[in-house]
Amino acid sequence: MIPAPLLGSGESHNAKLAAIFHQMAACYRYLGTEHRFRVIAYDGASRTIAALNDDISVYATDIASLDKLKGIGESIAEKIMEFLATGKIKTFEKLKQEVPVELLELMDINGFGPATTRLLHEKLLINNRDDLVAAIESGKLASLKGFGAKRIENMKRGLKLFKEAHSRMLLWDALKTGEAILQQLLSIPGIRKAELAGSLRRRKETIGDIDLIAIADKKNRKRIVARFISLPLVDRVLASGETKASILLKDNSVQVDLRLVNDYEYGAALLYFTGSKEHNIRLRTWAREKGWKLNEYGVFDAASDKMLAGATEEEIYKLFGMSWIPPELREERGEVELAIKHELPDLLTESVMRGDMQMHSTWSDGAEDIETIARFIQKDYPYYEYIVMTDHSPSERIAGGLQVEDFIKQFAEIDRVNKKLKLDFVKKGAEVDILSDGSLDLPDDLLERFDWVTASIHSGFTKDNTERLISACNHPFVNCIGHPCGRLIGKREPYGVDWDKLFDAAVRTGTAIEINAQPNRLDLKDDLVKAAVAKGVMLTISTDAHSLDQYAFMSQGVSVARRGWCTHENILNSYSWKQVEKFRQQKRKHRKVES
DNA sequence: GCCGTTTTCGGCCCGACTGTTTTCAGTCG
Repeated sequence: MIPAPLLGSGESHNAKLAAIFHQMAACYRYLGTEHRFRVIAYDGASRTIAALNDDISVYATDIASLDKLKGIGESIAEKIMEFLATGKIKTFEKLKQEVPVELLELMDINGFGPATTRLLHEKLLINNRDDLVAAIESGKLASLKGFGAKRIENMKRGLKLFKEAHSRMLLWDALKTGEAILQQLLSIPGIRKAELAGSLRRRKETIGDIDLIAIADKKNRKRIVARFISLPLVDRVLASGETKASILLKDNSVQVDLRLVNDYEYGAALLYFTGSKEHNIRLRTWAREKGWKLNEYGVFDAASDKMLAGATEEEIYKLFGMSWIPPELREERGEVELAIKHELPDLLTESVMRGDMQMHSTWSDGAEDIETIARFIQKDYPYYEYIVMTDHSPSERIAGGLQVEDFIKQFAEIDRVNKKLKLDFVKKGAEVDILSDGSLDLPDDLLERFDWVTASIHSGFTKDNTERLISACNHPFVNCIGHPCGRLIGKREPYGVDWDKLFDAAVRTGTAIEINAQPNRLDLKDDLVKAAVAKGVMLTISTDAHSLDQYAFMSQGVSVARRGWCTHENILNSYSWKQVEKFRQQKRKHRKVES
């Protein structure tokens, strides 16, 4: 389970405020359908604030500037100002009097909506999860109208699964699971085509459930669904109909949704189930304005119900006068506007990558020696022209950090391997620690000799580390900032960083910023990548591999870059080493002129 | 409560499945 954001020093009000608005939406959801548009509004405001990179107080100079933010109007702007001034929102305090707040979490349990939750409260005086469990145990629930045996059984299961239902998988794990299920689905006779949809197709950093879309003739569907829900990996069947089935997996209680469609509606279904929800709503609204209707079966003329498109996503976007939008961009972050103008970025692809900028060998905490790594990569990644060996510096004692003399020895080993390979393939690098005062833990005369120096923070995770990172940027021999936000997804929140300041410093000093592709890091994260690209920051993608199987992480590093709107031009290691060298020399020259 | 290249008022995405009903409300994605 991924914990709620911790508010460390130097961290923003955003997380707190987003949580409050999310709770307010839940309150209004509980209070009844007459508030349904308020629910949408507060949920929207919550999402907007959670996605901001800067603290909300930056925007909160006055109501009018807050009003410019998407989904924030006069009323919510006032509440933001009130929160910043007093630490409270009166309307929320009042709502908490009206709504049994402990009950709100019940609505997060599968099968519990507002109506059920409210009924339980009013008829059985249930105030929290414990009360509900007691009511079920004592048989009180069965006395209520509308609560049959099946429904109560489902409620019990939902309660049991509550914790797991809240967990999200890392993208890497979800991709593996998803591809395995996809293969099993494709082996069922009658499936003519199938692919993964949902947030997995959009390559979000964490995945809640797995969506599959498949083409199958109507006459085969009953049999296919029956086969699908009885696959060995199925723990429980949540739903199964003519066109749709939902299962829970044995291994990890992950939900998998399958949708069977006709070939002429495949594109519409894929579009719909790929999402995001916000992107879909945007497209549907667009269709509506044109007098059309978009659903998972196609685009239809609203008046005549005549089908206008649906077989492929391409024809639907084309009908809308838009370029086809890559799934990674479908987050309603301006992609629709650019698609209308046919100005979408030409996104980076893995095949243009020319090297990997961070990895570890047996010299520090990696599993293989340098020659083994080099030969493996030349075989499995033939399009790479270089790799940068970046073992740890002395401060990382646990990770077997190298002393100065060790690095000198390693230089000789790299020379030996390159000579054997008859190619200057392995570059001499290091992952240097940024100490708490912003200095580095290796001397300048050694740093100067590396081909590439990545500087990272490995301590002091609760502080604001902006100044520390900027002083690393200011160092003439630092080429890159490694895993810049320092988070471990689901385990450790990012430390505080003023991203505007850091990105400015990176551009000013000619320092690159890393996208670390380790599955639980994905750091820099996608929305910050987008912000960095907008500022003209040069980025790198690194696997930070510690064993041979981890070099494959590059693909999801590329996914993060794509979600951050990167083209080939934004990623330094999609260029030849000559260009990397040029980038590096520019910084040194620039520093010399300055000093 | 938000929003606007038809609108400052009157809209706000849309359909499948379940459980329990005898025609549908609730929930989900």
